[in-house]
Amino acid sequence: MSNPFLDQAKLNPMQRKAAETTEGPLLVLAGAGSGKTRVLTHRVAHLILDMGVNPWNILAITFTNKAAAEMKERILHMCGETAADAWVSTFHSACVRILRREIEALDFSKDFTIYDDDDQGKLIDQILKQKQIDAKQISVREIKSKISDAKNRMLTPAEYRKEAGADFRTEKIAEVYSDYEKHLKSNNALDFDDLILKVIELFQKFPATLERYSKRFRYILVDEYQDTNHAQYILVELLASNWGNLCVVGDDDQSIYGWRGADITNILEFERSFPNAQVVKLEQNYRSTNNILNAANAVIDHNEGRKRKQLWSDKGEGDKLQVEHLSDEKAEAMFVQEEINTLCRAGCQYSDIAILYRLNSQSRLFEEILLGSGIPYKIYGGQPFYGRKEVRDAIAYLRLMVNPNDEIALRRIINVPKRGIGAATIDEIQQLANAHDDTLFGVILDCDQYQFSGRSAGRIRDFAVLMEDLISQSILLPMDEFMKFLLERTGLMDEYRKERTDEAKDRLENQEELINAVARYHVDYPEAALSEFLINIALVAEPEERLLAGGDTKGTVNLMTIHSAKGLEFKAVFLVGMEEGLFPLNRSATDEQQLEEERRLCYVAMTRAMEKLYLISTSYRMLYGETRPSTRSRFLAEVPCELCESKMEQAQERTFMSRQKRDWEVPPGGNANIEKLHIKTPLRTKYYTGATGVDDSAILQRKRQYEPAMKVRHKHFGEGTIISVKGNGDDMVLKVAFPDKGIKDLVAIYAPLEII
DNA sequence: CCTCCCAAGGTTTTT
DNA sequence: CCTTGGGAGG
Repeated sequence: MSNPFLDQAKLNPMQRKAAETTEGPLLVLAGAGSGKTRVLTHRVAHLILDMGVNPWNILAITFTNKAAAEMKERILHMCGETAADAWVSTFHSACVRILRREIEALDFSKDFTIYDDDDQGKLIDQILKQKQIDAKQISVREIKSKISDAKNRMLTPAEYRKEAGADFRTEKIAEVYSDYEKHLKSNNALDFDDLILKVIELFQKFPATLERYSKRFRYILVDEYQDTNHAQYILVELLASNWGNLCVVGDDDQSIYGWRGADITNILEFERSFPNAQVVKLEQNYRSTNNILNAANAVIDHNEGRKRKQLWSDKGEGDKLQVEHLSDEKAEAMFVQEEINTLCRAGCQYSDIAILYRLNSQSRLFEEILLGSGIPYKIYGGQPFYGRKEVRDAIAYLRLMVNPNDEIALRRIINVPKRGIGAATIDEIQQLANAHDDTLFGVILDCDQYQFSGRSAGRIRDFAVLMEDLISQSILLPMDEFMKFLLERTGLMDEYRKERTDEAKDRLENQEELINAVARYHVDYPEAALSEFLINIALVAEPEERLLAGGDTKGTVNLMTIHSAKGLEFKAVFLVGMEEGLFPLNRSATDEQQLEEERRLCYVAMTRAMEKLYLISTSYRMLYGETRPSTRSRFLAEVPCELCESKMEQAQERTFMSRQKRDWEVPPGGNANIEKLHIKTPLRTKYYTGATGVDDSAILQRKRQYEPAMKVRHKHFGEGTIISVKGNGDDMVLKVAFPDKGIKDLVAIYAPLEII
């Protein structure tokens, strides 16, 4: 048993104050790496062990499942099993927990479905078609974000419309919003925003319910408070309305989700919203050396609206930041690769290293180069497991079993796998449903009562039989067996079995993994119904096993966007693509607010580093398949020269370009902007030509080796034989024959080819 | 109804 | 560069 008093001795005075100020509103401004999680867990332990608070009266809210799981585990470890009664969960799962108990008061059924981003898009698409609005005029994407905006600001469709005034587009969006809400209701579905909103609505309409919950939660903690949106703020305010013991922890400088509705004013104006609030600043950083901290501080200092903090550390100055400027993104990747080798020769583990970038698309080249050099790596992000098509299709069937009103699920699978029920047939069903005031699913199940045109009658009938079969088995079988039965009976698996490509194999494996996930869930929660499994996966996006496997990064370099790096730390960080237009990103650099968010992003990235921080930019960058000259990021200019290594060094050395020909003209004497910057801050510019031999990437060597009759493997087309090689250098074009895909012309430098 | 081809467009993503 | 969606043709 660990002794909490001993543990508490390890807290610094400010941390201790944050942990022990239990009464009244408290704002803890926790700088990057200041031991925030320690404070949160010790605070809970202090409540339970020192003050004798019943864990049942404690609510701790985080944003991610991972954070919630970690906190829960630490609390259990410190306080023992009794602490299991405390609610430690994400905003969304706390709300679902409440809604599963209370939502019938709002006229939804308990078996409601949660619509994720994809479902929302499908629903909006459907509405646009019904309303004959051209999706080109107003994109689904835009509408989705506008609706979410409106919801976060707690505007009903009617209120949103009023706000729209005479603006035609906004008016249209308001109309779609209104329909969208109607559809959610009739589908018995809630989107993510609704999970929060419906709880607020419940509390506002039924004061007795609010009283039950607000009396229960005597002590409330909210983590990552800078990421809360307006609705979440209101929810917290309601929950804390009885006792007022609300502790929020966050860092306004790390607010990077504004574009998702996070409202930074929540944290900036906490003291105004909760007048007698106390404030504790945690400014001692336990992560980074002072050179890194001072550089990060200097950058973030350029932002206007913020709570001043000055992070410091007792780790000494440490190494200077390494600022590198290279010719292009390929040189950048190769530089990073070499530097990783150097670091590792000096005793660094691969897992101590991270490559951070602004856009996911930047990962591709690093992947290629690292693959060629044999450095193990892991790329974070990408499609989450439950977001994969083959998994979602299977889940849609499950959803339909639980909630027959889920029209999005029905439309998704009615013709998957292909069974000859196309748009025209669905229209016909829709007409009948409208005429008889029934749902689509209702009409299908009662298909014998209706007249269908031509061939569709038989097909609908077959589908109805399939559905009835599934429904009865869903009741009879345990859920894991049902999952297996479903995948077989529907033909979802056969679809991929008969297609013998690598991709189909992957998809089959994912379907098998889904069966495993259901089985594991069934073992863990033998009493749980299918509906609970569905809620669970809607809120987690990744099965537990996969989360763990993903979390085990021993021995791999970590590649991820800066956004996904928040909350993590690495001994060495490569912050790449430090160029205007990329970071800060073009579309974000337009207004001051967005620029400040980009700068916070830069701050987050820099403060991930413990010992070594590389800031890397290039002269030319290919983005979206187009190579363009680039200029160094303004953020680089905000880093004081004396903290950087290369800035102090000699003037640039001019070398030849790494590529001979391009589709744009280099102005005589080079790019004016680059020259200007070079004069201001002399830089060492490195060029990689691939001609220097052994150390260079295998990719470049391979490029030269293509010859006719050679066997190659293509990422998508599989194995093939080179028929001819034309041109050289960047212009080299290969004609390759693939046994089942035919003859392809491939540009050698781009094609994902491997010589075999 | 399905499949193939071409044009357009393309942040960041805890839930 | 890649993915995606809409339109034409089978």
